[in-house]
Amino acid sequence: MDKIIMHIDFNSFFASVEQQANPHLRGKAIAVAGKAGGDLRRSVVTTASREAKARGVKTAMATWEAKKICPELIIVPGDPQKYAMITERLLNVCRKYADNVEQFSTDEVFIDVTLAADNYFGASMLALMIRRDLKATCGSVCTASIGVAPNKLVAKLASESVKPNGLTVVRPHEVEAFVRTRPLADFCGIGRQTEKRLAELGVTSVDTLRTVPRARLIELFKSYGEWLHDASFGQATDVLKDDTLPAKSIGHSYTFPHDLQTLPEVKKNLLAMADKVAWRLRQQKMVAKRITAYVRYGDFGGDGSARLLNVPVSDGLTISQNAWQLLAPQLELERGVRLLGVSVSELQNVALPTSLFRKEQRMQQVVTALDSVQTKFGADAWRRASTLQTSFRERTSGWHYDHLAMANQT
DNA sequence: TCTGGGGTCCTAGGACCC
DNA sequence: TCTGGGGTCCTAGGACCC
Repeated sequence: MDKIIMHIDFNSFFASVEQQANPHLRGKAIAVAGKAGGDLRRSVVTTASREAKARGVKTAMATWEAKKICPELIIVPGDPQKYAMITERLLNVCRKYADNVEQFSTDEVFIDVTLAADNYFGASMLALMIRRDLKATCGSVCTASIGVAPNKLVAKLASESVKPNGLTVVRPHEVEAFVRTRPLADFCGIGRQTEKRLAELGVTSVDTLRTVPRARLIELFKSYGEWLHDASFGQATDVLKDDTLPAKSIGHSYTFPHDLQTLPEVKKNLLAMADKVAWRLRQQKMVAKRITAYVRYGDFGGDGSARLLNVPVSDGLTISQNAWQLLAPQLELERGVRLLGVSVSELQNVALPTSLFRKEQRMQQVVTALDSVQTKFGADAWRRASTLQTSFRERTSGWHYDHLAMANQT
């Protein structure tokens, strides 16, 4: 039986949430970039409000560039907790109406409404109800575009085809014709590289893609070629993912206000990031067997490295020590360290075996105690003394932030 | 005064074993 | 002692998404 899949996409999500929270920002060109306390000079726009988009401000644009084309742009630091709260509301609304819900990102969900809607007319009614419900629970500034189709690929194309506040329903017999009208770059799965490669083959539209024999696409793109061929006809075997499954990797990376020049700075920052990773790991009651550390230099070249451990770990010190050992031998300090990243994967949902050694027992007790402090008082409740100087510098160098904080209050 | 931060998935190629 | 081939595991790297 054919499925009925709905894709719901908040419009300008982070920016809308900020405008909802602060009436003074409504109707204005705003951009969410960076985070509170961070240095915005080296940030890019995460989300632009509708008004900012109209002035040409785009996602991933450097903030200084955005400011140049739109001088009145108000830059607001990101507030992940606020967005997570609204995402949770979105999910709760969806769960009321759907058989199955997949959170695709902070501001997008796929829901399977095959049974709940029964048919496409029912699905349209359901979409309108969901939209009304979202408005009531998330605020009137937060609008969503909705697409309904037989699969995820087309549902997402549909929701993207009308913004903001659109509702686009593509019934099975309309799929082929609808897909034909969409630009290749709009397909979730065709990125810049693929678009370029296709263009080199003379393929610049769905129509031209359809003329390339399936076998030829497979020859050129392997299994991805099969997907491309099917996608050009709006066919996909995509199924909703079970989003109750735990994450497969947890990581943090950070671009420094100024490139780091010394080993102690690198080491200290790795530890601070490893602590953040470890904290999230323990929150999810997981341990990691693989540790990855990566660096990006001032000239934008980078290098990463991974390590598989014998014993799963979940404490920041061990993670940072491994990250350091991975990175140190290949570090080229003279290039200036622009970004550092620490990530863990091969996660397991098992409890750490209780250590027999007293020293390690003590360490576990300390970690447990610190976790309870953090649970109670938040992520910044404690810091290792060795990372304190960095945190002080982070706070005091944020002149943009002071400026913005005032902009926020007015 | 360039280019964030959070992820997922796939493939190529080397090492190792039989 | 030399040689070949297949399978599997591991890692690096790249493409994609928001």
